[in-house]
Amino acid sequence: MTVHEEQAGLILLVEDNRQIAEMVGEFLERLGYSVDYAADGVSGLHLAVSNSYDVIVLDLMLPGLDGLEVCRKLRREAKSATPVLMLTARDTLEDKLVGLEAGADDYLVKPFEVRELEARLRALIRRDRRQVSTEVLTVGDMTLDTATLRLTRAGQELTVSPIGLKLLAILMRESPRVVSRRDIEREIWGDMLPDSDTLRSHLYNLRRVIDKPYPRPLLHTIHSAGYRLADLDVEVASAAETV
Amino acid sequence: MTVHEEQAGLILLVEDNRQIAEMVGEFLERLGYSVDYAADGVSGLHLAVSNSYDVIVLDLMLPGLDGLEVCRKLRREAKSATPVLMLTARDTLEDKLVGLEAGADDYLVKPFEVRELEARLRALIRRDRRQVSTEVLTVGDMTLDTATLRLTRAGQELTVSPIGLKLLAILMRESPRVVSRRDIEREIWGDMLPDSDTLRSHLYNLRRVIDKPYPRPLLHTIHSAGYRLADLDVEVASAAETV
DNA sequence: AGTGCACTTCACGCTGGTTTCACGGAGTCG
DNA sequence: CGACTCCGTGAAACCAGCGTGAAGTGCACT
Repeated sequence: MTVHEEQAGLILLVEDNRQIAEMVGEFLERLGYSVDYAADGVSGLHLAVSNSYDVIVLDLMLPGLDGLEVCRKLRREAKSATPVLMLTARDTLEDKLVGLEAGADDYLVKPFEVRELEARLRALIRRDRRQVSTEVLTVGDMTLDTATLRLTRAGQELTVSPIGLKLLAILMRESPRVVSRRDIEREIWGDMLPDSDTLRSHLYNLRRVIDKPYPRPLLHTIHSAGYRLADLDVEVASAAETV
Repeated sequence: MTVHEEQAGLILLVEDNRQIAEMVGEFLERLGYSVDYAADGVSGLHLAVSNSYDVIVLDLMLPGLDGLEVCRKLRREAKSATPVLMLTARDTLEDKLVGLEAGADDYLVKPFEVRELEARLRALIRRDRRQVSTEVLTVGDMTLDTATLRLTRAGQELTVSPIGLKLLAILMRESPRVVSRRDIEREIWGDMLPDSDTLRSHLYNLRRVIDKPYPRPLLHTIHSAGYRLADLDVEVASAAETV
């Protein structure tokens, strides 16, 4: 329900047909988008690499460097992941496929309605932003993405069993705090806790994966109190700051 | 491809003239539409942003916030693309232009026949749905064009059964994310899920087509969590960049 | 209406990863 | 230096997921 008063988005429009460009540009600006404009592939590519756009609208047929080439260069050479919407006049299947292989995210066949263009642009922007908005837990140099369930430490990907992952997520959420065995057990198993002390095994296995290969351990045992996940040095440093 | 037996449509009617509102509302409801009603611009806008309507019928002249303003705010601030049909009593050219400029999709001059209104609404709803269902999904080197239902990977065209396609579309939309079995099953079958675990068969068949022939699999199983569609190497690469 | 085809659903055995459990060794605190 | 708590490890039990083919179902075409 938070309604930020943010920009609708920053768009790059690359289109040699001045008439179309003007119409589209005006329409989008009226909707609150900021629009940069280029009339040929070379300057379009130049703008694309030097600025950070939310989405790029790219005509397929352009003087000099055509849309496909621009898109390809953008992906391969500039390593840009900016969403690209391709405009194509030719309605052949071939063109669509080629465009998509070049790295375009969507396409629109001319003639099109500006409203439809806007809908597609919004979809692309939304899709792009969604990836950023997932919940990510971080402790020290370790990161857990709760949406994709991918765990990395120091850039390497780690594999942990389901319960191990759940256990880790609990500790990460509580992070600098100490969590008691009881609390962990109740959160993982609820009332049906196992007969024997299996939590320890999981702890052991978890440590083996997330701490063993690294010089600085993150998972610490607090004797007769519980466990804590934290990078000690960082904590000490920030504690010093507060003093 | 949409399985649900959906309603004719959910409509928001914003009209201060009680008599007209009642007549239109009853007429539409008799045709199977669900109709929400607001008598002034402010509450209309409020409803519009908090619900998801198939189309909004907006009177131009309203107490307080008039129709143009509502429409403009809807587009610029709420960034809604919901189709808007404007009702206007004055048949001047200027009003039409201003209305369209504010982001209305169609307009109707009072007095009008309800039958005509219904025809226009239907057209707007149809147009909007087509836009939404038209979407290009890409994961790794695989591309699904939901408009043409063409699926390609590495330039080759693939053939997948209807359910397989739907399954794939779900996974692609959520792409790097893990999707649980439950969620997939509910989205495909709704409440009428099959007795036995047929999802697995579809998964199996899908894999056979989209992954078997290629060296790098896209469809990954996350034990006791669900499934994820993603190109792992690409993800790792982009994760490394952010670090 | 009859037939054929494609898709979906179901049954069943198998594989492999995951969790649990048992037991001895090590660490920590008073 | 005891008593208590926690760690390391491997084997066994368990369960989720896989591969596959056959049976059921609906649709399209004749």
